[in-house]
Amino acid sequence: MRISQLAERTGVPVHTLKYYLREGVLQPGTPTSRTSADYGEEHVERVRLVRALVEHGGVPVAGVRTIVEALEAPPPSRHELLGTAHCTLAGPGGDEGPGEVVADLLEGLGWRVWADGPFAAALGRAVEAARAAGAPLSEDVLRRYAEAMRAVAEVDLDLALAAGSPAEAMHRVVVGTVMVDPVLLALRRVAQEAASAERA
Amino acid sequence: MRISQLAERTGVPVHTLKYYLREGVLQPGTPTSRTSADYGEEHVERVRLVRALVEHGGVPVAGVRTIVEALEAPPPSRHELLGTAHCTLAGPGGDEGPGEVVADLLEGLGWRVWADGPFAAALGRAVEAARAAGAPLSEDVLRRYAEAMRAVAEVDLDLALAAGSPAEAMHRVVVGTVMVDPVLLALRRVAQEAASAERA
DNA sequence: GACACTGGAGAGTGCCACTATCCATCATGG
DNA sequence: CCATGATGGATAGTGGCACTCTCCAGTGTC
Repeated sequence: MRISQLAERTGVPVHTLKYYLREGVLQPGTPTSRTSADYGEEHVERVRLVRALVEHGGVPVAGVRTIVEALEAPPPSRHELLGTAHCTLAGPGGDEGPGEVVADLLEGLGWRVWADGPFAAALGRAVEAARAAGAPLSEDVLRRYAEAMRAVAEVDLDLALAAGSPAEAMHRVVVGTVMVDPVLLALRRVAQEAASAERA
Repeated sequence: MRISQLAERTGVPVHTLKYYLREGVLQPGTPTSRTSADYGEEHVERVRLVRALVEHGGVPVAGVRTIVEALEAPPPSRHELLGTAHCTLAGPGGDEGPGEVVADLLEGLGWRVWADGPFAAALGRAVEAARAAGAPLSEDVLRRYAEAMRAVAEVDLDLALAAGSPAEAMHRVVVGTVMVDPVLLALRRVAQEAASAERA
């Protein structure tokens, strides 16, 4: 299929597809001549993935590139898969520690996590920002939130481990992480309505 | 306190404070002459709130204005409070229905929610986008996610109802919704690491 | 051989959160 | 009493980002 047909199939303008090719988030087609290339179903899927990540996931195009590069690289062992995916998604964030609050929380929960990793640090920053804005995030509240998100993570792991191949598992972790986030946040609001109605 | 002192206290440049005044997200100080005004502690707190919402919450400045307007308006009754806060936070989103998947899900869970509200619609859109990107979101998976977020919502409700005044409850709902979202997402990633380590 | 289409590259657009400039008006010190 | 400097107010400029447009020479197609 030619680029104009790819544009028609995906609903994305040709100009934007060229832009994606330039930015390296869409793999080039197999050239059929010096001025034309052939695109297949994998390109259609890639375009859908890019649009989903950029539009609904809020990922910048440069971030999409590192993600698709990780998806194309030979998949790591099942144990390293999650770490690799997380490092890809977190990007080269700051390397400061998680902060005392988060360290205490993780120890209290007994979670065996990478305490100096990018997400523990991100958690510390998010907690600090929320508290600076006036949110009453006591240690007990954080623990209850953490236990609820642990249940979410169990579902995530079930989905990833049910994948047929390591490559598919990687894809599921990345897409599931980025694209399911908005689903969870929307569920939170709807659940608030339900809980409020039930208590009334 | 003068605007330069407010800038010093909050670490925000004077130019930016003027910009916030123009955009209506920072309330004007009490004028002491035609070329000076007096700012108090409530302005310091407001600036912190605005910075938190814009920087860490990803809320556009125009959205911050509707939020602070809702916070300044006379607080609604306790039963309407959540709905008012949600409508403020959701903005004038599309008014299409939630979609069949979400309607089935909510009915299966037995949640009494505003099925035509903005968040049910947002949930439908998020689920569609995630599926378009290739996430395997079966109805069963959605139900498990929903139950976990229900636990989160119970914590949210506890926090809001523990507020001393309706105005404080409103503040807690808004800040808790916007600023706790990143905390939850960070917790999800950390919980994934913990769950993965435990299963290894 | 006319014409549309292709890949490639540079420059322009629109949005947004600032950020800088300019100016008349006070506020204060010498 | 006037020079200096901060203030509020308005206008315009900046930088980042995701496109989007324009141009080009080289095909494929009729």
